[in-house]
Amino acid sequence: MMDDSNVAASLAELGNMHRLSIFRFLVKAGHEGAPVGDIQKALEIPSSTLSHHLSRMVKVGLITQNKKSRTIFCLPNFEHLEGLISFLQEECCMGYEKSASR
Amino acid sequence: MMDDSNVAASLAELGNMHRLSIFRFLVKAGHEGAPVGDIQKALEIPSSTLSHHLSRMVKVGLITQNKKSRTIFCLPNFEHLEGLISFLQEECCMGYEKSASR
DNA sequence: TTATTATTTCGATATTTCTAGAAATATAGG
DNA sequence: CCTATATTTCTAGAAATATCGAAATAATAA
Repeated sequence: MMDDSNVAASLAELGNMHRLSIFRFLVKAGHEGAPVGDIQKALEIPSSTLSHHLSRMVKVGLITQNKKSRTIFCLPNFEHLEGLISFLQEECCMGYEKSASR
Repeated sequence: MMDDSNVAASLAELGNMHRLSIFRFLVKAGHEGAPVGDIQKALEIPSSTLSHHLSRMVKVGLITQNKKSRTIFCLPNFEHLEGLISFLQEECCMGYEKSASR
C-alpha cells in the first residue's frame, strides 16, 4: 500500500488541469507513450512550462521517461495510478455501498 | 461523469495531508459524520486552519455539512469520491490490464 | 565544424495556498 | 442579560506553485 504522503503528493499532481490533461494524453498515446514535443504540440503548453509539469509528475512516480537519442518518451505509470485508486477505495470508501442502480 | 475541472479541483483538495486525513477521519466516523470540534481534537489542527480546509472541501463537493444547534456535522460525500474513482479508472486506465498476481 | 532539433534550466514575476491568532458570529443555558 | 461553546471570518506573513521567455545543454546530421 502506498503511504499517505505519496498518495497526497500524487493526487495533488493530478489536481491540476495541465497535468491531468498530460496524463490522459499519455494514456491515449499507447504502449510506447509520447515524446515531450508531441505533448507540447497536442496540448499547446509552452515547452518550459510543460517541462516543469512533467518533472513534477516524474518526481512523484506518475510517469516515467526514457530517452531515445534526442527524444524523451513519456509513459503513464499505470501501477502507480492503480495504487492511488486502491488507496481511495480501501481507505476512503469503507462502509459505503454503491446503490444497485448505478 | 464529472467534468475535468471538477475532477482536478477535487483531486487537488485531497492532495493535501490535512485534508486527506480529514476525509479519512470522516469515513471512519460513521453514518452521521463528525462535528468540526471532534475533527479538531482528533487531528489537532487549529480551528481556523481546519475551518479553511473544510470550507474548501465543501466547495468542491467532497464533504457536506449539516448544523444541529451549535454543532456542525461533517460527512464525506461518497458519491463524489466514487465519481473521482470512476473518472480515474475510465479515463486514465484505458488499455491497462492489472496483472493476475495482484 | 556548423546547424538543427529536442528538451531542460535559469530567472523573474504573478498568483495561490497554508497557517494561525484575534475578533466576530451564532446558539444555548443559567 | 451574561456566559460558555462551536465555528467562521478577518488578516497577514511565509511558502509553494504556475507561467514563460531566454539561454543552456544534448544529440544528431550536414
